[in-house]
Amino acid sequence: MATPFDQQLSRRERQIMEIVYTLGKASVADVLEAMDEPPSYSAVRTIMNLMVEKGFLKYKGEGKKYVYYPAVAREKASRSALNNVLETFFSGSVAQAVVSLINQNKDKMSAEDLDRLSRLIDEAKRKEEGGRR
Amino acid sequence: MATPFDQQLSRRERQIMEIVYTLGKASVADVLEAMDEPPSYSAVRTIMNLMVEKGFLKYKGEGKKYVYYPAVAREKASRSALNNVLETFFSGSVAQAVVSLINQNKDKMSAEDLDRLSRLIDEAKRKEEGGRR
DNA sequence: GACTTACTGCTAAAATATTAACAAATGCCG
DNA sequence: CGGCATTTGTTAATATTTTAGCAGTAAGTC
Repeated sequence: MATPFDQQLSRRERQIMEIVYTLGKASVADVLEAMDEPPSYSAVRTIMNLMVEKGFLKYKGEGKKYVYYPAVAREKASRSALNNVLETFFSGSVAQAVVSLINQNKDKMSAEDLDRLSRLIDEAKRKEEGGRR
Repeated sequence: MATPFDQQLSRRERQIMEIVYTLGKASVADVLEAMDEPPSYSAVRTIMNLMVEKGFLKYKGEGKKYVYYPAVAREKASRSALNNVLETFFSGSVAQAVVSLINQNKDKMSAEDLDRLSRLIDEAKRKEEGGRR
């Protein structure tokens, strides 16, 4: 992954963070269920509460249980995650990363997706040319 | 970040791993220098040696010192890192991630980059249509 | 209302990760 | 060669993370 927190989160914390982001919101039970090799309910709970204290999660009482949310919006976190991967592996070259992404996943992309990308790129090109002089 | 290891690496290990990937290869001193809030030389060394044992790094003697390399090729690691971000934040939607990347970084991309992407997309489109029947 | 279930709060132990320190070796420079 | 600077080998202490367990409470069910 790679959130702003990345360097601050422990292993389990990261794992849980990813789950919460993926699910959008999650109770302890949800997280537990989503885990591959889950520890006890207690263990998960402790960590999630710690993360609340540290400011990575928020929670809301909902009925008798707590539902946890990421404290930082998904979009913000995703940006920072992408940028981090970019810097680590692609020396900051967006184009290279995009190429890699597309190459790996050509088959998964729909016609609409591709059109959308085309438009986006055309747009960027126009701006580029405009900016030249 | 997000390598195949991601879930296995501790905080410092991750930090060091990123540095090694970014630099391509690195001595203990290099890593130490690249770190934000570095601990002692000893500390870094211990961790790096552990990572060798665990199979995340390799090293070669070079003069009197060791130079460390990632055990897994950058490209492979990058793929897995990207995919992980994808799954966590974009529900596996490549297109969405690509859009986000491009949007954020329009200005950083050169005309060549954009052309390269266009071609790639056109190619994907042809395949898509071809596959239809 | 008594019983069961699914929670929370809190505490404490166990496992891992992180750090530092000291001794020995290696290479370099005058 | 002799001394300096740098690096490794090894060991041990410290800090953090991760886990489990027990007691108490709210909600639902019969």
